[in-house]
Amino acid sequence: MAVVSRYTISLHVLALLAYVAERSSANNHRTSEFIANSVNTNPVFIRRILSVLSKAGLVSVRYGTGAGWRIAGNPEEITFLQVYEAVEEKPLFEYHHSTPNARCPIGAGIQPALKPYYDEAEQAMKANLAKSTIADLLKDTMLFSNMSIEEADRVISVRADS
Amino acid sequence: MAVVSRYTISLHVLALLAYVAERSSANNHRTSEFIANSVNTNPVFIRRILSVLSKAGLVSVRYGTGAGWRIAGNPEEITFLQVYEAVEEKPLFEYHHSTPNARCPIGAGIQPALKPYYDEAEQAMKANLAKSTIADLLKDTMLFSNMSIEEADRVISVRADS
DNA sequence: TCCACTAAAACTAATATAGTTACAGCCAGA
DNA sequence: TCTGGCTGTAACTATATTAGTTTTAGTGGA
Repeated sequence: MAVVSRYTISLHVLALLAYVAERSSANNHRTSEFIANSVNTNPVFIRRILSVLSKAGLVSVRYGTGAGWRIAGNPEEITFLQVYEAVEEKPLFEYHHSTPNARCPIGAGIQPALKPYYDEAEQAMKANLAKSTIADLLKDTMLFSNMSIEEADRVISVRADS
Repeated sequence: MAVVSRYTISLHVLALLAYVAERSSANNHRTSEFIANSVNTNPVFIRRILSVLSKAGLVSVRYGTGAGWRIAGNPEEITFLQVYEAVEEKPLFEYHHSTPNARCPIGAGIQPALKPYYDEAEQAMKANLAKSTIADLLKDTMLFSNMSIEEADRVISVRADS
């Protein structure tokens, strides 16, 4: 299959929080509900992702009045790879679900033989992910988004957007 | 998630059929049951994969007495990438399951902004897959498999192995 | 102390992968 | 031409994973 949508959502969340941090003058924190509204999903799913990103030091949380999340660190230094490694724990290529037949010459050697090929291909992908940052993504996103800065600022400054 | 085990199984099947073609003197064809026994799964699952590989021209089928499958073409010319493209139809990176909020500056532009990054990373992985062939895999597999050529030949020459 | 928010568990729903059963269809060879 | 061994495919089940929902407890700034 594919790298699951959780990774896309993570990049979305970080781009959003990067924009908020860049443009919002007062409180940079946004609630999981606000973020969920942009992503078009539910706040619990967003919190589950934020919790993982938080462990990787990519976002930080604040409690109490005006609580919520903000990006931790510089968007220009957060790479796609950091995000990938934060949310994807398993290797890219799956092996057999049930171990192959050890009495067959192929079954006996196929898994260790595959490993270097799989590792190298995954590494090639990751090396590419390391080349881009959240700041790059945010810049491109704003180019595609047909929205004036004024309108955009209005949207992201409303902490409990509808 | 990950690239699903179907891809691993496909490489396994092709390495096995390449070995059979290389070493078996008489009938090169092997049944889905024989292959399933090496992979340690069921023949129907194997036939489903073989059917896809067949459409890509990587294996061919024979009916009637002594029926079964064999590798089509030269193992030195079948790359990991050809196998990948035969069995994986969807792009590597998934987008949002439900379209993001178009009224948010990030939601409005994130998907087209992500596309070039995703395409490039997938391309980097595929370029790596194009570098190796079934013949390479077979060679490595035999190195890892602690089995004499005589014993291996004995196993792969039994068309309905237990 | 209040209250808006997070944390986490427990559940449901939807989807994808893989395993199983069953049966019709095909064809090389006798 | 008939037979037997195998493929092709559909229908069903089992299992796992992702995502959505509900609920309850916990946090800490003002």
